[in-house]
Amino acid sequence: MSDAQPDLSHDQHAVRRQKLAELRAAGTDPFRASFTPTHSSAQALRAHVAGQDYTVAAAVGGRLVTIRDMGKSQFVKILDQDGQIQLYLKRDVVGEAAYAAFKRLDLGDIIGAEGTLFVTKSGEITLKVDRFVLLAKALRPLPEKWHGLSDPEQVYRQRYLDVIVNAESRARLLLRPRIVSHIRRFLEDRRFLELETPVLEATPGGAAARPFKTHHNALGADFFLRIATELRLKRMLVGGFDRVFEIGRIFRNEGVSRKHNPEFTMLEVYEAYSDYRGMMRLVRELLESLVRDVVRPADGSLRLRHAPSGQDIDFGAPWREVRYKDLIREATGDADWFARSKADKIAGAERLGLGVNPAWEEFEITNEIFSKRIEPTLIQPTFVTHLPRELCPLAKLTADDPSTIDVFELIIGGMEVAPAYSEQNDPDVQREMFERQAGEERQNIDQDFLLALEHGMPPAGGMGIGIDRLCILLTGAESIRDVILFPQLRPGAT
RNA sequence: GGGUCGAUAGCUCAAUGGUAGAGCAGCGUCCUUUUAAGUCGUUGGUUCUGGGUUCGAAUCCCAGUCGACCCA
Repeated sequence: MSDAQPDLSHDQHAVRRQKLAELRAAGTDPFRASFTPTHSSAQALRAHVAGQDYTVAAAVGGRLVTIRDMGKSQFVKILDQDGQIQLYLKRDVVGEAAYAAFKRLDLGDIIGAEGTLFVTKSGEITLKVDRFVLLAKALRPLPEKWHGLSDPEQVYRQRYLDVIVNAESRARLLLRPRIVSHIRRFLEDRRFLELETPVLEATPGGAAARPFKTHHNALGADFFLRIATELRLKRMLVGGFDRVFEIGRIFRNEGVSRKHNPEFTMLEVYEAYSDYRGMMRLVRELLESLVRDVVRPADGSLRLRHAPSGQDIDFGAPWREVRYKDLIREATGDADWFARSKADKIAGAERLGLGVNPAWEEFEITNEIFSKRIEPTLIQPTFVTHLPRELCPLAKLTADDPSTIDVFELIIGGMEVAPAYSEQNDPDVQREMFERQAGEERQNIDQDFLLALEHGMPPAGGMGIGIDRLCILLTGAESIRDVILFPQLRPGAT
């Protein structure tokens, strides 16, 4: 009768499955238990009354992330959405059988516990446990407790582990919903309506980008995933919805990089009877309030550390406003840049160390200088205004210089954060701009949008903010992947 | 799409052509106020995959998979 059992003590998955089997054999199924917390961890910590230990009762639930077994008593910590709280178990309190059962728990198990709050010798508010219940058995071990999880692939594919063991990831990814929530409240407080417009579109428009294509079977038609929400929202300006916004998922079938994910989130805001200058005030108030009320720098200022440049970005100081053409003249050292020939511009770009494709249009050569040599240097909040008209067909032409448009591009930390326009509402000019941009591909013009404009769209200011990039800025993240829960990766084995 | 770098125990990392190791986690013991708890002992490997070179490959070469960074 001495069948040698294989030693599975090294196989944590097998050990945990064995523990689960034992529990079930004894008549308890952790996955069928129920438990209702009375407090989150943070609420429980706040509920403790100084000097009155063991008087306030609380029930908390969460994942076991620390176990300190001291023989006949244990200190453990559980993690819930709000954070961690320490639990203290004594054999004398919970009883012999329950204490033995507690010792069978593993890091990662999800439990509920009720008891009373007290302060330990070292000053930590702790729940002295009277009763506990296992609510979910973790069959897989957690990553290492001190170094956390650092393999980037596993961080992205198994984000749930990242946020359990990496406090920085957790804080960063918890900040994003608070940022989005603040934006909604900010806009709703100013009478903006949040609209929802289609993701599937017959004609993708509102931006220059390659779309994803899909097919609707019942309609027998190809559709594209939207590349912007602009043209839909403007239709609603025509409809008399004066202040509208959408926080929407946008899809662009382009490269993946530290600043690009194929799907990302864009805020677009439109305000009738306003213009790009109104959008300046709006975006500045929005960003200042986000820094002040959501990020809350520890020193009470409106300064955020910008690691790549080593500077502090000061949202409280005056924001620079400068014309695009002036920045180009400054960067090239050529006051007559815009009067130069294309050959001169190519030579000028090359003097700045930029390789340019001779097939490019002149404005593209100039814009290469802007995006490679100017934009990265604009760390403090900067409104770059009056961009060349070719860069955006949806904005109003500047009254005294029809080669530019009434727009700004807000640059912060060397990154485009928010473009905004005085929206083009002249249907004839809009049609001409579309046709010039579309060239041979006129079938891509959104005729239905032009029809809407002919019904009359009020003058309006509009603005777009890339939420992901905004989160990069506000959280000090290095990559868009750090502010997206599940960034796009190649399908692969987890 | 191109270039560079990487993949070793559940996790974080060593081992630079010659017996694959450590810390944490796990398993077993001691400990009733711990803070990366401490203590004694101990298990654990398809070295990403497939070829090749070699007496011998985690290590060198080729191809592939996945990832990171840079460039387009």
